[in-house]
Formats: sequence, C-alpha cells, structure tokens
Amino acid sequence: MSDALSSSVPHIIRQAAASPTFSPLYRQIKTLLMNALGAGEWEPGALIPSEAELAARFGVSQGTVRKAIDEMSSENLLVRRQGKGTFVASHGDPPARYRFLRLRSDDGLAQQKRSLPLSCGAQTADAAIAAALVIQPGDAVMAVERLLCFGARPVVFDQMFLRMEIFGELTLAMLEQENRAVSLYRFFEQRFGVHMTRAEERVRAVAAQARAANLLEVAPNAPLLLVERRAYAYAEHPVEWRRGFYATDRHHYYNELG
Amino acid sequence: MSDALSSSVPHIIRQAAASPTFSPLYRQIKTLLMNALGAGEWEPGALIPSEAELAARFGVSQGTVRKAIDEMSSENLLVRRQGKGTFVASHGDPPARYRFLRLRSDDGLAQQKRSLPLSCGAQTADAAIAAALVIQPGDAVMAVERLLCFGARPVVFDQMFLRMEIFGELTLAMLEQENRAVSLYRFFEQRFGVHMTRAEERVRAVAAQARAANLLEVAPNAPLLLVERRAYAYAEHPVEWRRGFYATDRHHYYNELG
DNA sequence: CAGTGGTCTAGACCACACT
DNA sequence: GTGTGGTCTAGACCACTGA
Repeated sequence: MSDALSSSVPHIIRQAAASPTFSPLYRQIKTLLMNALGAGEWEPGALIPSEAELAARFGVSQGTVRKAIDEMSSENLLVRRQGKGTFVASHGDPPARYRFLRLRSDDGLAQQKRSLPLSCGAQTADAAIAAALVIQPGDAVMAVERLLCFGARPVVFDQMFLRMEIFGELTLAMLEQENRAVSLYRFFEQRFGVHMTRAEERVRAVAAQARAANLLEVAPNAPLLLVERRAYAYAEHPVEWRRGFYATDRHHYYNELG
Repeated sequence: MSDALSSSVPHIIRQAAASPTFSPLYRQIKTLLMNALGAGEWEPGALIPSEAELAARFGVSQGTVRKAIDEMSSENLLVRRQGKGTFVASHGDPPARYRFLRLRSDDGLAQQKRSLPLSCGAQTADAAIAAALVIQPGDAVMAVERLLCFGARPVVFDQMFLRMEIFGELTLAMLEQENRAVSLYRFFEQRFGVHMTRAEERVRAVAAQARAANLLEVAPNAPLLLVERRAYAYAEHPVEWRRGFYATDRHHYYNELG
C-alpha cells in the first residue's frame, strides 16, 4: 500500500509533552499525510483511505485522524465529500478552478477564460527572480509569457519564472494544448505532478510600458495593476514566481478580509 | 446574567434531522453566541463564560460548545487563550491591529501609522454609495476623509461613508483624538460599539486626480491603487463603504492565497 | 444494503496562567 | 492549587452516496 505512509507509522510519538520537540498526535499525522501528498502518493483528485482505515493504520482514534484532515481540508489540501470519502484537492475541480486568480469582471458575470501562450524557454535568473525563487542569480529558470483573455478581451499579461528542475521539459507547444486542461495549474498537476497549494501576492499600480500596453490594448502609460505572485507546492520552496499586468478598466482584483 | 443568551436557551432544537430547518447543535449555539455578540452582550476584549459553563447553560456537552467556538475563533470573532479563557475579538489586540490594512512597506519594516482626519460631516448618498451600503439614494450618510501616514510619508487617502444610524454623532474633533485609540476600527468599537468583522475589497489601478496627487505627494496622473472596501459588523448589512487611494511607489498591497 | 463522513457525548488527562 | 483551554479516546447514532 502507500509507502511513505506505512513506513512512517513507527515515527509517531506519544510522548509526555514536556519534550521540546513535542507536537500533538494529530499534527504528526497531518505531517505524515502532507509528506505522502508531497511524495505523490496519491494523485490530485484521488480518493485517500477512509478515516477509520487511517486511524487503524496509525494506531490512533478516528477523532485524531479527523482533526488532522480537518486542518488540511481548511487549507484546501484535501476535500471531504460526505458519503464518498476524502479526496486530494485538484485545480481541476470546478470550485478550485482559477482559485488563485482574483480578477473579477465588474459586472459580476463569469466569463470564459482563454490562455494565449507567447513564449517559453530557459533563461538565467536575475537577482529579483533568484531572490523570489530562492535560487542563485545566474541559475537557469524556465520563463513563460502568456496573455489571459476574459471572453474576447485581453486582461492579463503574465511573465512567469519556474524552477528548472521541475519544469525543464516545458515547451510552447505543450502550453498551446493547455486550455484543454482547464487551467494552467491543472496542467502543471497533470504534466509535472506539481500541485500549487498556496501563494503570496504583492500588488502595485504602475504605468503601462509599450509591450504590456500593446498586448492589453490600452494606451501607453495607462495605469495597470502589477501583481507579483510567489507560488508554493507541498514543500517549502517556492516553485513559481510571476509578474502579472492586469488591465482594470472593466475588471477588478477581489479580496475578502476576515 | 447574559440576557440574549439565557433567554435563547429554550430555542435549541434537538431534532431528527429530516426537518427542513435542521442545523447541527453546534451551529445553533454559534448563532446564539453571534446574537449575543451583536447585541453587545460582551464588550470587545471581554472574557466570555468558560466552555464548561456554556455547555451547562445550553444543556449540551463541552465538545459541542467547543466546536461552535472553534468556528468563531477561525473567523476572528473570538480569541482563545489557553489557561485564561475565551475573549471577544477586538481591533485593539496587537495581532488584530490594522488587521484589514493590507498595505506593507516594500522593505518589510513595520512603520508607525498615523491618521490625519481631513473632514467629517453628513451628506446624501449618491447611487454608488447607496448601492454599496444597501440604503436608498438620497439617504444621509456620514462622510469622512483622512490621510494615513506610514512614518512621515502619506500613503493612503481614504474617503469613507458610514451608516448614519450608527455614526450620526461622529465629529472631526472626535477623529482628531482617534490615534490614541490605536486604530480607527478600535475607536469605532469603543465609541460606537461597532466591531468590524469582515470586509470585501475591490482593487484597481487608476491615474491620480489632482486632489489625491496633492495629498499623497505624487505627480498628477501617477498610477495609484484604488481600493474600495465594504465592511460588515456582526449583522448582515454593511456599515461602512470606503474608497482608498494607495501610493504604491514604496509600498504594496499584500495578499495570501490559500 | 454497506461504507463513508458528520455530529454528539462523557470522561480522562495534559498544558498553561494566575493566585 | 484551581480553573481554563487543548488533546485524545471510544462509542453511539445520523446523513449521504452508490451498488
């Protein structure tokens, strides 16, 4: 059965909590499950073992497994479906499609999205890219440019930089097939086994340079949203950094504050 | 003791779930607690009864109360402190200070914030304000303008519109005392008993008009972030709508995507 | 029907803060 | 020490899904 999982069972520590490395049982189990996900034990979208089975396997009560899954489900790593089971989150699931794209149409209508790849190739990382991806300046990265359209209108011009050791095989031809995969991150899941779990964004207002103005069909120097995103997979290091120019004349970046 | 709370106890329904109005016990308890908070039963920052006491009062087990509090705590309505008890969330708590302000300095350093009120007075709502606050166009609203400085630098120009039935007594003189209260929302809590619980923001890039350019010390037509925020208290209706112009030459809007 | 997650209980014990 | 929240257990029963 699952490898990282079963071999990890003995690592569980039921300890008097005074120990400096103490962490509650349910967190240890969460860590085991995270490792299993990161190791590709189960595909995105796949059914994981039932709570009862995991409890038996780990030698804890179902409530403890449940609490671990609760946390992971609130972090969008797992999805529970009553009566069916618990599944690995996927960017292909309708509710998670374009989960990280916060741009909305002003009129509130959902619009068909289309990705137009412009370029794709290796290049060397400058200081900014290296810092963002936690690699060395001069290291190779895979660079991708693309235009995102909402309906017929171009609204986002993205420049993405991807970790070479994962995305080294990426080509423009592959990206041109990408729209079939529903979304870019879904495509990355399927093709490279990398599931984006979380991201940080820094948003600024800038004046459009010639290239972006041209692609987005706005006047030179028109105000654009500049969105820098750093995206993470299950592991600690970021795997993608991108710079996106958003035309916000008929769209806006939407955010909920809790 | 607490009024809304004790009088509500009989409302709890342990029902066969087939009923169309079914909701789990812990959600009913959450609703009771929310009502108590909305009714001002406990002040922001106050200690609420212990889990054991609430369980006894509602006639349910501690685990059920716990689950209700869990949800409210993850929504930042309550704050648990091990060994001490559970407290009503307050914008005065250091971790919650400026919780809704997503603007960060590019260098990552925390800076002293200062609010400079510019104007405060009643006016009639235009269509946009009325729609945002769910009132009628022509209804009175309290309008406030202010400048927010990070260190010595002005970075945000806010125009806020507040529900008259709550903020009718607000004056410029009161706002000039506000910095003592740590933050505007903390001040609203103390002075008007309104705790902002959540908000929606819509972000765009715009060219600076003369007034904003002047106040923020940027060139006319310089790109600015326009952040429209609708803020809610415990109840359903929004109580504040604001338009903020953010200078993003040395600062950025930060967001985490899960 | 069997199998899954969802709710609820009662009780034990631990960790932490205050007095 | 007392009282608070935090963890863990075992077991009962409900709700939903699909064979």
